[in-house]
Amino acid sequence: MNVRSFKNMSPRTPEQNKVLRQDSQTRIIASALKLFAEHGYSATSIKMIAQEANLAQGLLYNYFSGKEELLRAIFAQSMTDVRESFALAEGDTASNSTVAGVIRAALTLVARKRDFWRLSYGSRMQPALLTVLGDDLFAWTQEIRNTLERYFRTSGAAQPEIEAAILFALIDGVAQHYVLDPEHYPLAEVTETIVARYSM
Amino acid sequence: MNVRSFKNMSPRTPEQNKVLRQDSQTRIIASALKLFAEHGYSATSIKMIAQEANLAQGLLYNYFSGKEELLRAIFAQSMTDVRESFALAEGDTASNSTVAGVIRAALTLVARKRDFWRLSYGSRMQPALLTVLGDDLFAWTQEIRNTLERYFRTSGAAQPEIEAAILFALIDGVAQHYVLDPEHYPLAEVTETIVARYSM
Amino acid sequence: MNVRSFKNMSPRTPEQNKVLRQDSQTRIIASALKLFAEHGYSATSIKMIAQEANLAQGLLYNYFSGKEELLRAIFAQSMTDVRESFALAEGDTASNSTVAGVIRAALTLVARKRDFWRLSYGSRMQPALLTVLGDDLFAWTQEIRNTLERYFRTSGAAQPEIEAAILFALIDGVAQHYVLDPEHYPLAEVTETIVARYSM
Amino acid sequence: MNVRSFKNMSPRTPEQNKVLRQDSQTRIIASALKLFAEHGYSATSIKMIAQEANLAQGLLYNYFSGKEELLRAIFAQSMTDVRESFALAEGDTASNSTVAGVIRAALTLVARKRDFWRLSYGSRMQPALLTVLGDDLFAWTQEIRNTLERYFRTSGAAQPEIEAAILFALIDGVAQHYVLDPEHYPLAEVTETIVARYSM
DNA sequence: AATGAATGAGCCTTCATTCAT
DNA sequence: GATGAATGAAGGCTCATTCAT
Repeated sequence: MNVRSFKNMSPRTPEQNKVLRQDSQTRIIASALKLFAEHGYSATSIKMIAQEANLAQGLLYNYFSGKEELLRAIFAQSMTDVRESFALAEGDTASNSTVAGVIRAALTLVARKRDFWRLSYGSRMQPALLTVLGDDLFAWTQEIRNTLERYFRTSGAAQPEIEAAILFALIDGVAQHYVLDPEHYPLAEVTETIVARYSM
Repeated sequence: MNVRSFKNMSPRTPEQNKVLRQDSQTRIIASALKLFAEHGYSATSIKMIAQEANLAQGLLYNYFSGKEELLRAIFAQSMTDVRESFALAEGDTASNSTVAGVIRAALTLVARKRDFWRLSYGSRMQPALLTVLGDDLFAWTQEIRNTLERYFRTSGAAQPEIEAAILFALIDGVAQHYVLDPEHYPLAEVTETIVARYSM
Repeated sequence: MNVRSFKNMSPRTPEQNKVLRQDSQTRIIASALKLFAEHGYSATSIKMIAQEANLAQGLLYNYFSGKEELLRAIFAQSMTDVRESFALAEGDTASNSTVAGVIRAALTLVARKRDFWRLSYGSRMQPALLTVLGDDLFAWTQEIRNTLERYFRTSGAAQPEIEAAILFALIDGVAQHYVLDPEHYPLAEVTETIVARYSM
Repeated sequence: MNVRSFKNMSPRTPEQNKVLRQDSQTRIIASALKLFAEHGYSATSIKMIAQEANLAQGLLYNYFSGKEELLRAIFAQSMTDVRESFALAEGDTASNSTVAGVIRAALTLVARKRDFWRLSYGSRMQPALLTVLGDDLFAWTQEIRNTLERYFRTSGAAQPEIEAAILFALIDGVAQHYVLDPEHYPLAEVTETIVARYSM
């Protein structure tokens, strides 16, 4: 018996309502992420999202104040997901807590969350969207850069800041190229070659 | 209207017209590029472009069949510019025809044509725009990749394809990070560090 | 918003929606037919139709994919109406199934659906509209011509095709002259005189 | 040596200027009539007319105050032509000054001036155009009706007004059907059959 | 919680007309 | 007399959002 079967049973208990809300909200976010990644934010209409999520257009506004907040919600959730996955990967083994580990973790994540990265890379150059997203995205980027810098600093690199910038650019570049054409990109080889180079 | 105007009521000469047309077209393209880069393609209205270019909305359609063709024109022109600049840079000195030369040329160009790169990077993940642009953008990317691969092949690298992918990703990543925040990005140091690494 | 509205916040029933839709669609078609007949298709703007129908411009597109489809819908509906009325008139009495009956039926119908005939006669010479309407209008005309021809053939006329062409032209001509100035045209006398002539 | 060869010889004599004007004006009217008939008045743009007439858009406004006056000019000229042709046909032989003669003359004229009749029939139901054309078209129609009525009155018909209405409708109907599909319409047979009927 | 009809601002585009030369 | 670049007012249409139920 799935969640939707509550639908026509009323009055509902508060718990059922909570489950319903949860379900609808999840479906909306998932549908929106998929369509945003597929067609781009501005080319995706609320109508399309509602259809994909199998609910009425108006209902969307019960959960999100508008299209923009929906975008924010997607980023908030996805960024949390990514952070968690990262933390997990880092904690995996002690040996992973190295530059090589970071590279592997990052590129593995990209492959696992293509849609989000597509959306993210597609939003990054659009001031209108950056405004909507506020400083979150920028702060996140900074956070990553800082983490990398710390790695290089502790490992005694000569120019930790520059090294961090370079590695960040490299990971970001690979991620984007992969996301642009996942079927043909030699992600594994590229990852291992980079890892090897940074393990010397 | 003064007396002289009765004297020569002949139509503008073809040269005069050409100048007028050239001027309008240039202003339109320049304004559009600026605004597309600043706000993104879809967030930029024809009205905004016309205002920025200081001419009537309708005039735009004397020069371009629509917003999409305007985008295509911008890409066509900018891509030509970039190719020319590249060729020039390569021909500069014999010693430049190396991987190091390519890196320097590419990153110098990015700094000189920020707006275009911003637009380009902003368009790359948007299927709607890719459709508009056709295969040009993809073909161009492929061309760059091939050039890099050739360099590595002639220099006897073990995995020329993978090496090319990595260097391309690195350049692309640096370019994007620079374009995202040109004021603060340490482009010179990053470029030189990369060049040094690839000159060994 | 009164207290009762809290009591039953369930969505409209499908029946309620159907009524709403029916009403809007009917109002749109009626308004469009009226204005198309009054000002012509191309001189009638969507805005005018929406105002006449007392609803928002955008709503029109919930029912018709555009102005052209609206025109098609009007023709489809009106042609169906006319066909039905004709069938009814023909079935009226056995004696009606004669040329005289057809003439009377046709001219009566014109008087009852002036607006549609005005629109129809106004569209007939406009290639742009003919394209929109497709072959429907042409097919319909042919159908009428054939019906008339059959009458003459069964009644043993010497040149059934020519006779049909003549009678068709006559009816069409009278219909148009009537529609052009309904207040002053002596439709009844003209009809009866024609009928008398064809009853000999 | 044709008219256009004056073009680059300046200064021009007043006579040459007059010829030039005449030529341009004629070309404009001819082109406009052709295009109006082919695509309809509103679907024909000034640009199209100028191109067809092989002159600059702006020049058109040296001859006609606008699109509407151009339409008026076409009607004025064509109506004059038709009236003259009619007068000529009537004067042809004494025996032609009968109902039969009128029928033949009218239908012959239609075949000779298809474009104009197409435009005329296409304008008749469009109030916007009728307004532009003023009362001319209506007056003309009335004139024809009166002429026919006079014929029937002098020939001692019982209901001259009704008879005139019927014959007018018939001619008009045939003319329209012919104009709608000139290639296939059996104009000759139809004309002769009608003439025969009215010669009894 | 849910529905979907309705709204209206804003977009891209067309085109009659004007204007400087 | 002639040119064609430039103008700007509409027009058709889309779509995020609201509202009654």
